[in-house]
Amino acid sequence: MIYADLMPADSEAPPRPGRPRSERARLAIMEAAADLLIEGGLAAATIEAIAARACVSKVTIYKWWSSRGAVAIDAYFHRYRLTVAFEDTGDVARDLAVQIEALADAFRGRAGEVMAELIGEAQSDATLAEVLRDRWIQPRRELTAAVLQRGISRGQVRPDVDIEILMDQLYAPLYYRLIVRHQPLDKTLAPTLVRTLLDGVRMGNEVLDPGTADTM
Amino acid sequence: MIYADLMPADSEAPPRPGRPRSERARLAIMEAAADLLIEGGLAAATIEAIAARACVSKVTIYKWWSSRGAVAIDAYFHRYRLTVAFEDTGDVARDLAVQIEALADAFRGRAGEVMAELIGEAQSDATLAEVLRDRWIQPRRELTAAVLQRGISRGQVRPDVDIEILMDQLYAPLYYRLIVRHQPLDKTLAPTLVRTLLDGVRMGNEVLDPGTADTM
Amino acid sequence: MIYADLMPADSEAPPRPGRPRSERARLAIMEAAADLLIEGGLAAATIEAIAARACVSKVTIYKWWSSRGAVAIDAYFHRYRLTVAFEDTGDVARDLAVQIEALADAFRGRAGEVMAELIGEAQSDATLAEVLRDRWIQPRRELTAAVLQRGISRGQVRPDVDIEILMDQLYAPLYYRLIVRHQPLDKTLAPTLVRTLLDGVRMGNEVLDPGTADTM
Amino acid sequence: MIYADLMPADSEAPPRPGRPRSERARLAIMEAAADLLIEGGLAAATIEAIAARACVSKVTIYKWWSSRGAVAIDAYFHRYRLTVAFEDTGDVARDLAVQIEALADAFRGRAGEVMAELIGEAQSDATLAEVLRDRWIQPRRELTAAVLQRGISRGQVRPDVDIEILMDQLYAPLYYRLIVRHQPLDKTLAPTLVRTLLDGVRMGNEVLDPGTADTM
DNA sequence: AAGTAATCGAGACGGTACGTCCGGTCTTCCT
DNA sequence: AGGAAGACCGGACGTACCGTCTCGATTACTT
Repeated sequence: MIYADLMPADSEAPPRPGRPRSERARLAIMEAAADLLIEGGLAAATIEAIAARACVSKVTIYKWWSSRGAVAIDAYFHRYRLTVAFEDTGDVARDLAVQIEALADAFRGRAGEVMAELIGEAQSDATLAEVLRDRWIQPRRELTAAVLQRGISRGQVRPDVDIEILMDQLYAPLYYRLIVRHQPLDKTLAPTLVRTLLDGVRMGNEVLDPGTADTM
Repeated sequence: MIYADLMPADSEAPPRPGRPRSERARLAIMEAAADLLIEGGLAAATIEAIAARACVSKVTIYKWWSSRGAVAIDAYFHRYRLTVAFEDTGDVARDLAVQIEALADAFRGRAGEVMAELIGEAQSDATLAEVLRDRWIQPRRELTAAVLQRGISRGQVRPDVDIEILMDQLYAPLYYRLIVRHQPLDKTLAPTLVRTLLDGVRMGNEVLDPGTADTM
Repeated sequence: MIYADLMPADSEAPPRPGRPRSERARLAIMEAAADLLIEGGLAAATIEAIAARACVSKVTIYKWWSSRGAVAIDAYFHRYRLTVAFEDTGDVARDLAVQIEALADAFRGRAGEVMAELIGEAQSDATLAEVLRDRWIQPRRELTAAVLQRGISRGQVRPDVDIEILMDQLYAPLYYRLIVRHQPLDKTLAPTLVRTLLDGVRMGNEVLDPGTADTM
Repeated sequence: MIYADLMPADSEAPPRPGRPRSERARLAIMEAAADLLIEGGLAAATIEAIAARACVSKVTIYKWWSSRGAVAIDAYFHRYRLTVAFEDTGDVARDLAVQIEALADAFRGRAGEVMAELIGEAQSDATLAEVLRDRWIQPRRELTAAVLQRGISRGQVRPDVDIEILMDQLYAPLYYRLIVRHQPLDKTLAPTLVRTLLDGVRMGNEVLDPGTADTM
């Protein structure tokens, strides 16, 4: 199993005039914000509370982040240095299920609750929405798109499918359950999603690889 | 085509002592809140702003609603007396697509943006979350479940499917696109979702009813 | 000796709708502000400090006073319910000296230091400047003008004098010394000011009533 | 008429090791501060604004001045290289009136408004207060004291007067009107102050030199 | 020429206070 | 009892300056 760290390494910046940014302050802010997020959710992670806990001035936070949400998402990534699982076993169903289950797993527990709040906040914070799309949603979609493309080129997946919609039908249910909470994110979810999508539900469509769900 | 009004009629209350609740105030609050929601989104629909615009005291609002979100969702339903479309044509694919397209249609335009904000707010307002589930999500799921059950009993859908997951794979992509905004809610979405789910995407699975998308 | 209280009694207001203003809060603000003024001067009497000490919200202060200076001057008057001394002995010199000495006396000690700060603040706070003029400077000038007018009608003072300038030459030195601090506000100041002004300093002008200074 | 420049020439400093102080920076600070003072008053002349306008770092200002007031007063003198007028005509009244009118003249217009603000600020800035006393108030008092002394030695002024109080009665009204703004600093002020003080206002005191006011 | 020492610019930083907004609660009177 | 009016406390907001603190770059005098 291979994991890709999604956090880009900070590129080496040429020395700029003036006092350099305090790494100490940055770290303290990240830790404080992450702690507050976990303890009391997004509502507790006010700029004031973060500043107080990090022993940092509010201005220092505003200097580097545009909104509460922007700090929160960075703190979230800082704490949960989340990785994207990928594997190329030659079996499309298996590869997809692995990726989706990895996300479902991340969504179980506190990290999922906080992510739900972040997604909620993003509905009224365009910056946060963009960061979430670019640093969270897209990387996963790209890996999944690659798996599906491999499936097509190997003749396992029909070439005329709309990959975007396919990925939505794989991933969206996780976010939907995370946010609406009408059903749990249980262990059977990921394989079922994949199998249903691959085989369809029309009567007569045989389940060609009934073992897919079991082997995972 | 048949439409079901989802808003329950206010039940007749037995006459209570004291001054009866002012219907004038209730309506003014709904109208004011709806106007504010549409003009400036949820952020603009503060209790103070609603009270000022409705010429109503803040206490009157707190008396009948528990939170900003509670007023907002009522105002939303008050303004967009949304209905659930259902039809029984005997064709599962068609019936599902009609329902899903009705929702996609409701999500296009301002009503969709506001709904996204309400869903966002629900992540930190349990009352709002509950109302959304009970009055918005569930009614649609029940109708869709009925369609799927009919499909099963007619032998159009395999009886061993997990209906809950199926419905997620049909509806969740709409909410996902509404909230993440990585792809538009275009007209092809609903039929494609249905067809993909029914037929699957595995190579060799023939598209049994290629006309589904065209006829809608 | 007669003292006139300069603080106007609050006129009876007709009952207005809504919760009436809290007298408790008003008093607490006055006391807190006065304490802070005396302990740390105007610089210590920030809105935040006053609010904290009075156990009152900042908004309540802003609601009733327009600036820090406005609160401070009210608190000053609240604490030093200063009175204007006046007497009509028939002796212009004596009456004037009594009034001026009363002011000099008020200016000695902490009250004078605070007044100096208030006057200083008034240079950049038009509201405060106006209040100082209307409630502090003018009442005294009016009483002094009356004394001088009596002096004129009794034939003790030449009728062609400019009363405004005369009053400046009596009062201004007190404020000048209070503010510039180049000389103290000692006991001899008031009678000397009066005598010099009445008799002039030109050689040959006899001091007609050399006892004026001694009898006070 | 003779004018004395009150600004002391910078004394020649012995060459010290290290980079010498930048005259360019000093001048830029003076100009920037003076401009800001005139445009927006003392409130606008913040250290940050001065530094930005002078293209100078804040530290450079703090290095050479202890407070905002200290910069402001230097900038004030830099811009208004004010001089003290003095003349020895043999006529005490005329000499005094000339000096006082010169000050009144300086106080009319923007320079007076700014001076009022500086005096105000000095109430909470001991350094500024000291500079004002030493470089502004005292030089004028010394010249005036000299005139009065000449008057005494010439037999024009009674020798038993308190010169300090006399000078207060001449100058204080100008500052008082500048600061309290209850009356304007008009052209008749200076001669009237002098004449009243010399002759007194007691009935019977003849105006010995009624032409004083007219000839100026 | 190299070293030393002070200054300067840029700008980040902790801190205090600002004036405002909104959420909830309360008090009073009116209907 | 409901409702309108509005005062109140509390908490957080985002901003302005303050005075301090690194930095690296300059600019003289001193070896």
